[in-house]
Amino acid sequence: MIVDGRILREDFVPSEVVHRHDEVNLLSETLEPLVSGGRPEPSFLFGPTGVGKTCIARYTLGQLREQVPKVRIAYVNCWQEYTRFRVLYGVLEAVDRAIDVHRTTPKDELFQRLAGCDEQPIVVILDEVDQLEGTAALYDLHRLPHVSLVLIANREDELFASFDDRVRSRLRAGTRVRFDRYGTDELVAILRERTAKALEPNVVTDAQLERIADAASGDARVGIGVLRSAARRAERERCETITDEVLEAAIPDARTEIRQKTVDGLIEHQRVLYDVIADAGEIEPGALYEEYERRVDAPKSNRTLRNYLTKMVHYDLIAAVGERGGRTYRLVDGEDA
DNA sequence: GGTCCACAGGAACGGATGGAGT
DNA sequence: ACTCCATCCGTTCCTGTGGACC
Repeated sequence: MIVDGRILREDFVPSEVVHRHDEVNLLSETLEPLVSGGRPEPSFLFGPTGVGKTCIARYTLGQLREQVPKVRIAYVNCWQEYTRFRVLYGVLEAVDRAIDVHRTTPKDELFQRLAGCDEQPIVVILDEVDQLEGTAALYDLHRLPHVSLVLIANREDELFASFDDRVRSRLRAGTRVRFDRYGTDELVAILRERTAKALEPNVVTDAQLERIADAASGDARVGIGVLRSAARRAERERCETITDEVLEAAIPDARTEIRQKTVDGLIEHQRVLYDVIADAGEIEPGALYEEYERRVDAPKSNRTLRNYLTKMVHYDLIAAVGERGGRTYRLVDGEDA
């Protein structure tokens, strides 16, 4: 059934893009100065999840590298690497200068080291850049003349709101590439492309691809996830083709899989908070703290709980409804707005 | 208006951690 | 083996703010 599983992985970058030609062109135009040894303006890729921002960034830079092989590319996902240290480390790693850097290496030394490797231009892709804590890393990177930035985030206004003035004014000039949700047809085309390479022929019908695209509501990550999970299921059940039953069973899989992965990563106390919120549906802070203390032997201080909660909001597991005063917490519903 | 309460989130502190240098 | 150093995590303390009630 599955011929090449890599193609159904989340981080797979296709050799041809099915849609998004305009976006690719705009991004490569912005990066064009690198061809003649210049420095491009920073570029921004904005759009909701699963619309191909990361994929297009990697694809376009892959193309660029074929033209200008000396360009180094550093991809850093700020979701995981959200401190100044980790971002700088990630970039150093990508240019092979991370040897004997360790936890206790001063951050300024990382910066100096990066400043030192200026014989080749470096393009730094910062994915989920809105998850970065503080703007020190951005400021550092932008200061280096041999570093160009490609920044990926969901919403422009939120991203810029999180910048301090210094960084905001410096990055204002960059090029914006905006991504809209895929239409069902576009998503079907993407899925068909992946299916052709990843699976044996004729194991999935066009109608089924449409069903997947529909269930994924414009999110290619979910769509590909459903396809992957359906193929695995079919294989496990030794089906010749993906049956409709298998497919329907795979749809909830893909949505919960992503969440389950994050929930598993929570430490015990965060997990308790999560469960309390899940049980209550929607809960006020006071009641939440109280119930948490009831369920746990050695409760953490409630300042710590607030740290946990912000972190979980950050992970998109829970949502805080309302700013301040009358705020409640609830789980994030599967469908996003 | 004023006062009080509940809560969010910043700042500063201190202990634990773990690699480096001795 | 031991000290130094920077970071991480949880804590305490504190400030700011919205809502309820007078």
